[in-house]
Amino acid sequence: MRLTTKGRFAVTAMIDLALRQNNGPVTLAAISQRQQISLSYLEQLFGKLRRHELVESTRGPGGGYTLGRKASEITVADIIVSVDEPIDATQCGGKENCLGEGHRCMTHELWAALNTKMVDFLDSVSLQSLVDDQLAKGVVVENAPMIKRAISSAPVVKPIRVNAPNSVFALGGVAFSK
Amino acid sequence: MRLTTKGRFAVTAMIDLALRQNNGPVTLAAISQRQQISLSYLEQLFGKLRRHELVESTRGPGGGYTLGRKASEITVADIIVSVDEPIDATQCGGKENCLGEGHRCMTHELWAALNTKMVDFLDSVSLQSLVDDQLAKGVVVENAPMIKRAISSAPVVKPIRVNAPNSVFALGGVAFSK
DNA sequence: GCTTTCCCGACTGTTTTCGTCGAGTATAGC
DNA sequence: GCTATACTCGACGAAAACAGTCGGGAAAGC
Ligand code: FES
Ligand code: FES
Repeated sequence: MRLTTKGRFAVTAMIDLALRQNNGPVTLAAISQRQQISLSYLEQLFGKLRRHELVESTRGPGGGYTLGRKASEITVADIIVSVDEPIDATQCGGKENCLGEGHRCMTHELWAALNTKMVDFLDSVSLQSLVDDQLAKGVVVENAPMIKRAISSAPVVKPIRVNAPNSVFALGGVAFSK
Repeated sequence: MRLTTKGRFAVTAMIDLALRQNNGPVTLAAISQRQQISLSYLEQLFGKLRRHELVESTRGPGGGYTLGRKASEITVADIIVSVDEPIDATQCGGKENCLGEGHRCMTHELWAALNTKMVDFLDSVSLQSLVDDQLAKGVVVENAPMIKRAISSAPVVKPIRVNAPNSVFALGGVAFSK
């Protein structure tokens, strides 16, 4: 199985999204700032998530992303499979053909079994349960005022696409290098 | 967690070794030929396995490798950890410090749990059980004649270190390219 | 028409992985 | 001793995977 930062970031971003989507669509720029993930990278990730129908998008001002279905019906496995394509631990990729003809190699069953275990587990964890965990831990969700347009006075920091403060390693706070 | 061909090869090689070690030490050259794994690569792998005391080595003619302890007391997790060092699915590597100070990130627990599942499973499979599987499937172990020295006549194919027939992808039979 | 926001594909730099090579050491048998 | 067998070690290099960027575009709202 493949488990990379792509999958980790995707899960983190989805939690962020699930926590806040009641106030309407959430923009990637906002997620980028909160979670310190590069905006460009998020775009890539959410492109895949959308194609797998885990999220829905709304364009234009006030737009952003929303969950494609209820958080309780999205599992971690769904998310990871969406962004990290193959979730398979075997060498042959499930085709049982490491050897010439229909003969699986000595260890095929072992990897297949491992695979099943992992998928089963990740499939047993729903996005909702992760969200609940966060709420239980007292994460504060700024209940955005839903103001369509503030009387533009304060020079709001515009989220620019280039170079998020530098997404080194952090997933939610102070960034620090490897 | 890291799961690469290194780990797969190591497990395959260990099965081969376990199947045949009753006839005395097994050479890497022999394993290399049977399993189509490059000899040089096997040397690297077995170096690590030896440092982790999973195998023991005997030098000189007639030498080779033997299991370091009973097959029933070696688990797949042991093997993989030996060659693929960190068996950890979290970003922080267990130190719980994706964020600044002692704060674990939103997903730490998730990855840690996954990790535990995987290790538990791999730890529950012993080398002995894999060997039994193979025997049950009718794998033929050439019960080598234990002849110390044949009356050298037939030009025995000497296993040379250079270029195993080309270890493309196969783990035990006809090789074929990716 | 202007801004916001998503959308897409191609691209590049780094890291990891896979596998090789060369030189060396211990042991056994003659 | 000499030689052949085998393991031992470290450095090296090509190739693939990964992480992240960039530029241009298209819908939506005002
Ligand atoms: S891993 Fe599936 S046949 Fe070898
Ligand atoms: S993964 Fe451990 S703190 Fe983030």
